[in-house]
Amino acid sequence: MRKLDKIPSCEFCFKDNDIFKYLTKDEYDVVSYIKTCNFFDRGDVIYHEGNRVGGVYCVNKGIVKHYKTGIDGKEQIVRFSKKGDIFGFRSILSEEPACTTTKVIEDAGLCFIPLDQFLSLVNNNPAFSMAIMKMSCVELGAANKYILDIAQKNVRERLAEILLLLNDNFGVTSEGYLAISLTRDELASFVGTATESVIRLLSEFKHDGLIEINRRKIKLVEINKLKKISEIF
Amino acid sequence: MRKLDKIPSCEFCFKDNDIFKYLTKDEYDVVSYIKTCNFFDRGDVIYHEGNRVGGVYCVNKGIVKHYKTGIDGKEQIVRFSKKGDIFGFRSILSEEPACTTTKVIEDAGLCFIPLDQFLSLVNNNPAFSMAIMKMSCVELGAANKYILDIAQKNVRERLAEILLLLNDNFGVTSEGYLAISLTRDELASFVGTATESVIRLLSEFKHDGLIEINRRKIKLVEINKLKKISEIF
DNA sequence: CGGGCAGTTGACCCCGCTCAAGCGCGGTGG
DNA sequence: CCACCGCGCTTGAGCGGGGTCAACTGCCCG
Repeated sequence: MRKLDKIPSCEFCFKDNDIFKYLTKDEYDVVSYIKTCNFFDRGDVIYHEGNRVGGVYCVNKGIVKHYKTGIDGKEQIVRFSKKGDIFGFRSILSEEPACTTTKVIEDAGLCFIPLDQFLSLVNNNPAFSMAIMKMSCVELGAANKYILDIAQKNVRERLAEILLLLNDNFGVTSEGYLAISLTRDELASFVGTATESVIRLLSEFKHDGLIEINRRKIKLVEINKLKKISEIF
Repeated sequence: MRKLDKIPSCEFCFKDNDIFKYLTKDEYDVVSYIKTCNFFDRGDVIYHEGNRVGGVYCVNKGIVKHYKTGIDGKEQIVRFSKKGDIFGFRSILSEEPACTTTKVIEDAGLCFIPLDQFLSLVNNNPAFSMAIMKMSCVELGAANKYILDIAQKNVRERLAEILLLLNDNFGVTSEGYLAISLTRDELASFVGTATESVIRLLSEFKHDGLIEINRRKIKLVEINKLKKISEIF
């Protein structure tokens, strides 16, 4: 973690973000004053599963992964957060310790709003509170869907689905590659399978012309065919 | 569904329920006046996955299951609701169609609060709104945990875990049997496996003296051993 | 040049799914 | 009252998806 010389403006968050646009001018000013900002490098851990979370984080830049740790320390990624996303609120609002570890996978700038400040916003601004509620309910719907997927789809179907999900969430670079770059291990942790299985299936997809691979960069070529593979139901 | 001759009092909900105790006297009166109540038999569907939900339900009596439908119509149960629980709010607050089908598994009395009325409570009563938020965030934590379980634990471990979870959530009858009675199929849908696998493992647990089985009734005998089986991590 | 790590490939084998057959109990109708 | 039927449950056999282990490659970096 590195302190920033210059605190980035939160204008982005307040304008385009689904959450902060509901703040009043006064609230905006207070948050802008109170918030702290830091840079983190790939591999930095923001907080560990089981720890209390001291406030809410807003991603200014970069990408973080949220994962749980299981058998033999094997990771299961449940979600990513990118520019404009906020995280940490689940733990605060449920009054539970963090249910995931949050680690940086692409050098990130994170703004931090302390717990008390966040709770005061939630309590005093119904529109803001409603937006947070909506977020957590949308996330809950996604989690339920993923439970079905892991329980009933095979690895091949899930991998196709996750490639499409990454495509939707992160888009592509100017060269057409997925704008999120994951190791085979991370991809496996997200799909919920072994690294070797991901590698074999990526090779198969590549062989079948569904994707192109250039080291860690992946380009989806036949999106419709991938959809067919993933949309068994 | 059968209309009730007599609308049950919501006193229970307002006193003991984690949610409704935050309502003011005025709000209580309005909700009491507006709410409708009906009885449903085992097998009745309250709403289907993909449909809009018109309001929030509060369980007065009985048990319902929430499940998603996957390949070949195979169910995946994600959650149950029992006396005092409310459901339907996820769809309303996320402004999405229902992500699960809700079906009665033990004859149930359900109160219904229309969407507008519910939203007005959420908007005007911060404590109530906070309680709802807490609920959805707790549920989200549970869903994340279950993703890890399904991805990394084997069926034996998951079955042990789910028996313990049913024990915690529903308690036992005076005879010591789990107070929720599920078919083998339903148990399999919740564990996320085939019916035959559940049956084989239940036999094994019984043989090892961990549980007793009497038709559909299950008694947990060696809770600590079951915990050991389920708590691989 | 050598060590280390991500990625890849092959071999093996086991968990758990599927298919099929049989069992037992409760309900229905003759 | 018994015979039959159907559904939920149980058990066995077979097999294949995918996890694990091990060996090898290629690239980066000191």
